[in-house]
Amino acid sequence: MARPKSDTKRNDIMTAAIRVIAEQGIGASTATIGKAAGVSNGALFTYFETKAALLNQLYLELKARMATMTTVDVPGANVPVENGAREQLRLVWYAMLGWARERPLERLALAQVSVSKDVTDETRALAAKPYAEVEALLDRCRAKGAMRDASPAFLAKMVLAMVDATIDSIAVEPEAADKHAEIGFDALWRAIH
Amino acid sequence: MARPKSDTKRNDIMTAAIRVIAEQGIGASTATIGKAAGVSNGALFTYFETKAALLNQLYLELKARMATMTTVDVPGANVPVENGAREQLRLVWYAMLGWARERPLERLALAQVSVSKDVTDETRALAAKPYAEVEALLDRCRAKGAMRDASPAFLAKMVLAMVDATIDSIAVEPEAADKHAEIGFDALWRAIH
DNA sequence: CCTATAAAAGAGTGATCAGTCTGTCAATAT
DNA sequence: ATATTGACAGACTGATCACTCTTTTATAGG
Repeated sequence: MARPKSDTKRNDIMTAAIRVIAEQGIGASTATIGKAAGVSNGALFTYFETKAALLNQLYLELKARMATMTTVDVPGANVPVENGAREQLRLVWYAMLGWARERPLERLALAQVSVSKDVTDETRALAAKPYAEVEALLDRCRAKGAMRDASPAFLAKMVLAMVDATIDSIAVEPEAADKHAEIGFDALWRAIH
Repeated sequence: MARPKSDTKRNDIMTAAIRVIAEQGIGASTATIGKAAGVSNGALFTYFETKAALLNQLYLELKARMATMTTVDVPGANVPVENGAREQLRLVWYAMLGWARERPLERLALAQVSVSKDVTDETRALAAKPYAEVEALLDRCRAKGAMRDASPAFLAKMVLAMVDATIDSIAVEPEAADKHAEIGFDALWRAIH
């Protein structure tokens, strides 16, 4: 098969794209991304057919990375609310805060890519798959509460939004990080339970 | 003073920018916006020095429009929570839902412009001013509750996020609009009270 | 080792962009 | 009425863009 594509090079491009897009937004040029990855202008297009394809892949990658840092400890079992769903959700909550703290560039890049018109509905649907467990957990949390008629998408979106708000609060007042994290989680629990 | 600038033309450009950016995102060209406004390429730049300036003005305008539809009925008086803060917040909640329903293009455009790197922190701070009353109301709502230590920015962001989530739910299931609106508001109240 | 194949580099390409320039025309002040 | 000013249209400009093409080079299979 002649010369194979290099997984590390593909990864370099992704990593560079995350940084460059976090800094400059979606408008960043493929040339800039390529240079940041140490890859020629042309080579970038042997790994991604178009810029739109790159953005779609990036979206999937970022969502997947976030999912692996977030869902790893969530058991899929159908634990009743009384017996630990709250604690499970708390784990997810802190995992997401941890992701945002440890991967700030990924978070910024995801915020940019998420609003891109180049990211298709198909891609968005695909990216939601790794969160099936989290959605199931959210479902269990609200099943008997005041939000029993709300949709899973509503809850998922709210969790993300509340994470964002919490992260912002922590950024403004870092010494109160733990307090904000608890306040945020309690608010989430009150809202959805 | 020779020939004065036309307020209606300036407004045409703004309106066109809202539509074009809602459809195409921030990447939309000034030429496209000008054409949609029925204004020549050059004329656009007599009203806005640069594209960045246009985006900043657009952000201010959109935030202001939303504020006027949202804050008009919120009394600034320091009503105690027990005597109607909940009802005041409910008014704001439905006003925001109304804005989102009646001005979908403005909402889409705002979502795009909000993430633009061209919109400065100064602009963002300025745009927050018309919401002082709403923030004060939110402050009163949470003053004695579990979120008494959270920041106003946190609450404001949460309200917007929950409006977004509610709008999305309504879009998916329009026949249950009223139900979703109530569920969303109750969740908000539980979260922040 | 040799050949086939595809990756890689980077110059090249046409399109498009934000912003400028020039000539024209409309509104205002006198 | 006329002179002055600046809005206006739209051609123009240089930069930049996504993407391609050509040549070179690395690697896999025989």
